[in-house]
Amino acid sequence: MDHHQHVNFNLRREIISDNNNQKVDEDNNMDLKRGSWTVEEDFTLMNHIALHGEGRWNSLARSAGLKRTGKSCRLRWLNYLRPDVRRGNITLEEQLLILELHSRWGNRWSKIAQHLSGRTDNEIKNYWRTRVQKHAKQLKCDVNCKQFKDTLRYLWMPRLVERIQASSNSNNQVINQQSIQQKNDKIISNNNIIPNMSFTQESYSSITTTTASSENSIGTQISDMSDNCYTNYHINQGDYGESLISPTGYFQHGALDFSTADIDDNQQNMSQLLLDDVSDNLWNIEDMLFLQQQLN
DNA sequence: AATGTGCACAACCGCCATCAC
DNA sequence: CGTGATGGCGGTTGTGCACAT
Repeated sequence: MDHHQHVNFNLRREIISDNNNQKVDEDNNMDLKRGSWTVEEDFTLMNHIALHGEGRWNSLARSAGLKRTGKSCRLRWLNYLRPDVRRGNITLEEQLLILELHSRWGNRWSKIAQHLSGRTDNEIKNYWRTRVQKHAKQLKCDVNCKQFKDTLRYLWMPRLVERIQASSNSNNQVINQQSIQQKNDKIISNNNIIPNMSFTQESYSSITTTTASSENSIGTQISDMSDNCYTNYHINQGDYGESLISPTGYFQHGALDFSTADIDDNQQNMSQLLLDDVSDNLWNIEDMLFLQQQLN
């Protein structure tokens, strides 16, 4: 089940599990609710924000009649309901950007998220914890240790660059077959949510299912995402300073020069890491053999 | 089929900074 | 200046699913 199906399933689940989720806030308010948001709560919050705007979340929660804390409303809006929030698979370009920015700023999730259009700090944080830290764990080292940072920089990131370039090449062929009008239509359809609109059951359903249908097509995902992310990357590049290496720059700045890489931990763990990573399609046999040669 | 385990994600918590009063 | 409200942020937890056994 992909993520979008998962989201829609969660929405159905929330309807079913409604009325079973009432918990008591032990501090002061006996009516405060916690846990998963129901579809009805989402409607209420979205409509209230559409009519009155966001901000002053505690009073917003009260005036909207939501039995939630202001913080909970704010989080639900920013991480889930906001029209421009983009969910779904983290693209290759986004992965590369996350790795690069994290190496630069550390766990400054919010700051990193500012450079990934539509992505929330929570999503990036989750990505880091579930995907990246997993590999550090497999290596039995801290995510901040030099060995792991080298692995990211000298193996993972170049591999991402290669895959981005490969998909970009194949993508160009697809794009050349599309008319400009088709591309414009797609852009419009992806951005046609009007801030001051009132939400109905249909529009809500549309928001939560549009990305699912579009991203189920690999071709569509590549043509949409890679374009946008490259654009964002290059636009923002100036903000990062000169030391930030652009995707194609990994090859130009000698980042693949393994003779300078201090990869000194035991070969067993590294090989296992690479084997495990096959599931992520980031590594292949050639990489593993190449790395083993460097380690010998 | 039942159970256990890991993963991905949403949501919450606690701390801190800022701002209005 | 003190204080409470508010919002932002990073860390952590809870939950349901997929998959393995």
